[in-house]
Amino acid sequence: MKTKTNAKSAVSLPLNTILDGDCIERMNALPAESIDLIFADPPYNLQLKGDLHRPDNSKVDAVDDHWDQFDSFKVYDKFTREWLAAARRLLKPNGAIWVIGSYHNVFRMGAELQNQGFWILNDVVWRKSNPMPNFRGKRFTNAHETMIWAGKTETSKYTFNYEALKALNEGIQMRSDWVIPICNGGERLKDDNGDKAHPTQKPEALLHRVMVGSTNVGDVVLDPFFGTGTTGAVAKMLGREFIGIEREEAYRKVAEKRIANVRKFDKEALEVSVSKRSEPRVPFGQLVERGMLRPGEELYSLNGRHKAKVRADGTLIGDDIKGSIHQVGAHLEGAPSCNGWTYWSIKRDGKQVPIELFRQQIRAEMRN
Amino acid sequence: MKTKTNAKSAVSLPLNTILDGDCIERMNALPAESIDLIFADPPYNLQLKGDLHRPDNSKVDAVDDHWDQFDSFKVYDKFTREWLAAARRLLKPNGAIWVIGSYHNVFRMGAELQNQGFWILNDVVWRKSNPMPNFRGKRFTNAHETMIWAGKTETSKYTFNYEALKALNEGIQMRSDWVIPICNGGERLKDDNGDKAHPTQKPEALLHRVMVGSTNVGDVVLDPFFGTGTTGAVAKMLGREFIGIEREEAYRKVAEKRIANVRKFDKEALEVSVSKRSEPRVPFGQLVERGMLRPGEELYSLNGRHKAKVRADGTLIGDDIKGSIHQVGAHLEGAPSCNGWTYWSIKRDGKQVPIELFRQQIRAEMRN
DNA sequence: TACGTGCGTGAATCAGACA
DNA sequence: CTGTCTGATTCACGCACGT
Repeated sequence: MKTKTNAKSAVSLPLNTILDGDCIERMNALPAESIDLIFADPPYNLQLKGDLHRPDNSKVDAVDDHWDQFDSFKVYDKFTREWLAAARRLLKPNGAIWVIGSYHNVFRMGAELQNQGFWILNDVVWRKSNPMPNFRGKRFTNAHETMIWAGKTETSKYTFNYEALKALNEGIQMRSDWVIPICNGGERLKDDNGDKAHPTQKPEALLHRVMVGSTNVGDVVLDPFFGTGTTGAVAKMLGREFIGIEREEAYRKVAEKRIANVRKFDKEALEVSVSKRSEPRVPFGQLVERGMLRPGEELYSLNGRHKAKVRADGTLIGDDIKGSIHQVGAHLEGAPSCNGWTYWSIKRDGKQVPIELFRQQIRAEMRN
Repeated sequence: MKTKTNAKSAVSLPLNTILDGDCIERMNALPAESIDLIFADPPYNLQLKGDLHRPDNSKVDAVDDHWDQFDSFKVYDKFTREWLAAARRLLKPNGAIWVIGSYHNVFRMGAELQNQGFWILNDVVWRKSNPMPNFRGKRFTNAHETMIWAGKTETSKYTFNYEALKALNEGIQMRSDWVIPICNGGERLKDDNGDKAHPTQKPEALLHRVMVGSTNVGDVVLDPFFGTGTTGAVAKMLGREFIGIEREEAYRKVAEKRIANVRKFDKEALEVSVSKRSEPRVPFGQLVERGMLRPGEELYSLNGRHKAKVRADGTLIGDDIKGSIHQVGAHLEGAPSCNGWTYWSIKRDGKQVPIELFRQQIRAEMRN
């Protein structure tokens, strides 16, 4: 078993294992601020007539419908409050959580997330391409489920691999509605009788997008309602570490076997497109220091309307303004801000050369 | 003014009028159990901090109206509790309600609906075909809003025109996700300055589907946050009766004028919102997410001369180039462009399988 | 008249490093 | 912690205008 030691508590994490027992107790026994991402698909089996089974297994008294309904919400809210609080304690300050649910429980989860100080980043709709039809014709086909993505706090610097998701979507930024088929066919796990091993197995495609988008390689992902281990399987494929918690032995067994058969993708395949933001910063002054630009040379604006002179300290001087490439550009355009790197060019051999090219040259040298 | 007398209270309803003032007080002054359907688009309680600019430096005209400002969740919850209770009193025993919101407020509304004994029938996702992008690349494009449809009680015999909706959807059962454009163009109401008359005007297509689906001709529809009167306009077109409540005089004036110009049974309005038939775009990344291709697998070019490896984000990596299936294909062929779908194949059981086949498979699923 | 181009804009909880 | 400064970031439409 691979473990990670948490700096704060010096307690090791049971990485890539499935813990048994009650998820709240199990979470409370793990070190605080040790988890990068939590993915949670909690049970929402209330309001189902006939077999009313509460999350805490308490007995439901035979009483009138209204009281019963109110009581079951109360019990469900308590359960939600407790597992979310336990989850929140585990998250690193910059950690985030995904929860998934349907209209039976997702409003209660969303409200409680907000109450506890999580900061909702998006609600994401999983739009099922092959939902179960509504057989009675009394309602709309229930063709989606809702996920909520939230940072631990309002100021958490959550992970969002914008460029990778954009690449997944053929160059267009990823939207909050995802079209993904429900889990069936070969991916759907069966028990020894050939019946489905779990009633609500989530598709790996869903978890793939969640993890590519909101974790990095090596991150620790916790799933407190592990079921048959979709979270663990995808985490392993993608080079993330997982911790699962699952109460039912039958599910744990299926999940263990499933994950053992998963192969991790090649290192090269796991590299994803990265944002320009993660490139090292290059001060404009370096272009002057390195002699790429000479003090006194003139820069021309993108639209050709403005020019400014380079000074020895890497600032510019225009007709009525001195300052950085960004400040001068913003002032000349009357804009709130300006990216000087893409705004200014210089004339070389009669041609306009964007200064951005010089920056890229310096960055290429830095990588060597 | 057309009025209807309520059997129970013998008080007449102010049909097809817009009431001013506070919606809670106004609702409390109307007779109990007199309304068939309520459609409510309350303030979302957006919590916007600073200004937001587009990449071209233009400023986003944010919803910063006073009516959307609340001091805390506690204050917002009290507001929600009170207007929902007032609304519930007005509904006939078999009445129903629709509410619409975003992740800022919809979880709190949904939980309160359940707490008050409303019975949720569906949550319906309005998938915007043309949402505002996420300009900073920090989150998913917020491309949908959520509506909740609920009966007054668990046993309410709510109206659901199954066949009409099926007909609207080309003979296929209507799903819980509706693709409808945001309201702009000629439908978007302007004030005397040519600015939008209301920051959050809803499209008539949305209300059209709501009313066709969950009311009958002659039903009374109440909208306590009437705004510029989309609910009233569509109700009139479809031969339903409406009651609007709106606090802002400017909105009431626009709504009055708008509704006066509406003709009943406008044929054009009945035809909106039927889905367009064009082949949907399939991002190559979906083949990876869905496990049809495995990150690290190799693709082979049409002519067999080149190969490239698939990465987890749906981009390819070749000998000296990374990018989309199209970009890498074009680079390897020295061509200005390349259709990666027809260019690349994969080896399966010793045979070359064009990736185009996988795309066709996904499209077939999407047509369901 | 038909078509192509450019511009405006939409319910948005939209930055991060460094001093 | 606060203030300052760098510099990254957009998709689908409708409409006006020009050829």
